[in-house]
Amino acid sequence: MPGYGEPMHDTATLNERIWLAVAAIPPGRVSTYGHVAAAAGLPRGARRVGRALGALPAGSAIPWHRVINARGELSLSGRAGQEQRRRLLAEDVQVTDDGRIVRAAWRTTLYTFDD
DNA sequence: AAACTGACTGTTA
DNA sequence: GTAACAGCCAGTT
Repeated sequence: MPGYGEPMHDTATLNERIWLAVAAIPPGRVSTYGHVAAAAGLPRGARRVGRALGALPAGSAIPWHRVINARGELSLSGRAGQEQRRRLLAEDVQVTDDGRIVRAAWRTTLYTFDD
């Protein structure tokens, strides 16, 4: 427990809030780093979302693959990016070879937390 | 302590 | 469509 005078929002706690927001993204939909950040109460925390996801323990049930950047592309590259693409395809989210959500599908798969 | 580094984003040209 | 750049924010050198 944080001692007297400790900030009640340490990094670990913020990471958990971010993870919870990510967990709220329904299967077959995707959201962006920015939207997740806002949902977690961090209006300008997009970069922090990326770091929080990178800090996920291996084998976590958090659907990290549903978080992509504001341009509708996967921000992960290399093997990690391929794995993300694989997982998205597995839930019928259309992703091109170069890691972009198919434009027509992007419209319907984006999850903004408003709905 | 300063510099560097990204799983970021919006603006401008 | 691209590219550059400025903000952004915290972990790592």
